[in-house]
Amino acid sequence: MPASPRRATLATVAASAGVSVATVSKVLNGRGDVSPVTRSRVESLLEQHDYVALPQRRRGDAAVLDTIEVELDDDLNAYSTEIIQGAVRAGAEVDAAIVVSIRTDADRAGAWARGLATAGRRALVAVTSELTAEQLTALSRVRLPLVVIDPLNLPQTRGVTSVGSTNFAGGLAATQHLLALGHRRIAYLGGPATAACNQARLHGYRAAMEAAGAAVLPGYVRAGHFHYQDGVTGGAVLFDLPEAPTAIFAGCDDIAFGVLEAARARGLRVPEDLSIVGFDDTQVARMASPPLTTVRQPLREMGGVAVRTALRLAAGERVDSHHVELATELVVRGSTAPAPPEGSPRPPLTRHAVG
Amino acid sequence: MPASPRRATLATVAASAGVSVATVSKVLNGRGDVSPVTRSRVESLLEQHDYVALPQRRRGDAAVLDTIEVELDDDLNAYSTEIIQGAVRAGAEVDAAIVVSIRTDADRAGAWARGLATAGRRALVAVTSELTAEQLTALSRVRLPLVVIDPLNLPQTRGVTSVGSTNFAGGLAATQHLLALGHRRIAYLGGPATAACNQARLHGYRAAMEAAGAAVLPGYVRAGHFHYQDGVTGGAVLFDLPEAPTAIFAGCDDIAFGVLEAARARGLRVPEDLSIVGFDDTQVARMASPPLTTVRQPLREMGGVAVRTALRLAAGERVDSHHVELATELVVRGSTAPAPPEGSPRPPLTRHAVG
DNA sequence: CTGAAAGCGCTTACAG
DNA sequence: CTGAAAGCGCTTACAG
Repeated sequence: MPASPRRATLATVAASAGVSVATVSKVLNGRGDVSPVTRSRVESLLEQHDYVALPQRRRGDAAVLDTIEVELDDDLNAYSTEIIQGAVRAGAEVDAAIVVSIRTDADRAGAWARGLATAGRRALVAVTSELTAEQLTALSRVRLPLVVIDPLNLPQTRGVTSVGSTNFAGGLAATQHLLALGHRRIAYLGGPATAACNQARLHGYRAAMEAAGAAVLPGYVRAGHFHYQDGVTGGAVLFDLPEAPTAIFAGCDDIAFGVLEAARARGLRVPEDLSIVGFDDTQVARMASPPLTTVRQPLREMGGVAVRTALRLAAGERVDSHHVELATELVVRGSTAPAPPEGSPRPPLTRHAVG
Repeated sequence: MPASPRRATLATVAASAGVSVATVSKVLNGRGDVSPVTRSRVESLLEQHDYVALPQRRRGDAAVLDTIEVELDDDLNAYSTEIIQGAVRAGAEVDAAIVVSIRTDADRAGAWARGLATAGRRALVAVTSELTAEQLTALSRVRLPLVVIDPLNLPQTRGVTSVGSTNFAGGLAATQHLLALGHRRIAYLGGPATAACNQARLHGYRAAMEAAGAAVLPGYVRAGHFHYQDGVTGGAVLFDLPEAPTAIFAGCDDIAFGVLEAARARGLRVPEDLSIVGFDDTQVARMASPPLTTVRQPLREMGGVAVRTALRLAAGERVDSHHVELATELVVRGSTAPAPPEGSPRPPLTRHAVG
């Protein structure tokens, strides 16, 4: 390792190649008007000198290396991990870098947006976030395109491009699956009552129940925060109902995990005594015991679509649809089974009581 | 939204403020020699014009916005998610951006390193990766500092800064915990035999067994790939041993999840019939049924330390120790219990056979 | 404090 | 093909 000389510049390389700075610049930018001989000599000198360009400046409006900021509204979890994974893969395909950040509300909208632009971001992908009108304005002032993944409320979506999945169809499919297995007492343990995705799943559930003539008994629909603990607590409450459900449709996989644990604590066997369906199909769903039947959201694809759309917006292209919905799909694994026969004996209170 | 005029430059702002470009530049760079009145006028004009600086060039060697690249050797998983989380949080504290990427071996080392430098990265954090001598050379030629998290083999570590955790102590603690519960037939289901972290955990296990005079029976130590499937498969093999273990120490949480599933498939109850200890304490460990006893690796802290160290190296500071090890810690949850009494009846073959 | 001037690293018509 | 020259957006001594 040689002692640190100054970083090589175009002038350095030009001198050692015996050409002008202009010529080196042309080689660097892949222009056609350089002889092959000169080009290859300059290229090898560039390499020998470990030439590193200044952080790329734009020519016109195009950047040499695109950078997209993916902003989360909270700590990373299994859900956002899948989205990031998809974004990173999609970025790699088009040579765009993905910056991951977690939203802090400290900054004023103007400074926040200008900061993103100054840092050279080409676009912003916001996951699950609620952007204020101020923030939207600030972004548009610095010409930063925005794509929202799974927007919290759809009305906000006016003028904002967003990516989601077919939550209603997913809720419908999950519930129909349970109905087809003979369940009638099916409960829904969901996320925030105000979140658009949760409402759509809930409506899917209600639609399926209604179509099948199955009653949604009092207490069968509960809201939460899409957290594991909601499943533990909510599951326990449901088990205590006079007419306890034989199946639970959870608004996300984390909730389903909580229900699994609530069932275990109560000595209920899954799927023999209780069927559970999750939502998302994050990596852990297949690692549950039993492996979780769940509604797959194509989260990686959603991350990828968001990045590609953001890049197209940044390039000034018009995007024809302002809300893309990717298809959900029911994945049947081991946590669902036919309903226990009506009037079958209630399961023992705790497993330990059995042994 | 006004029709897109050209982006504001220093000259634009200077003209509208009635000062020279030099003065605007000084305001932008927070220099002291500007009168408060001028400064605030210029600042407000800068804002009015939505001035966005060119992608920051370096002054001397310092960049205005630091960017660290965190490179993974594979798709995101629960383990790397925790590290990224820690890196993003640590970056936010010092106003550094975190780019997440997944290594592809397509690029030649030189082009790869130069690409990182050209993109303006200040340092590279490599997770679990094995860097070739060529890549190390290429990085040093473009003066890109490197920090490796959980390096695959320690010898490589010569001249490379790395961050890990006390794997030996963790393996020891996990095994001692099981021994203290009365287990003697304890197996180890690990990761790649060549991985340094796996070796350390294995040695911790062996040390504890030896100290307690407990025999490591033939077939009790298995290697794998730190994957869920290794737990499913390896668990099944262990259960078939003439002297099946009463406890399994898994090399990571994913393997432990696999063992949990193998046990369920075999009708073994956890922790009554079989105790399981994992390693990592990723977010899902507490979501297992039963919640997983595991050795906590401070993955977020490791990500944070790596970022801070990388930044210090980039700033030209000397780092006194070239391998930092953070402490692991045993977290006892529900997947471990006292060993079943010696000679207790073997559990039924499958749970379904019971019902 | 302020700004004219020199300079930096780079790109781009344009003349040869 | 090549390069002198003009230009761009910015920073930094330095003179006032």
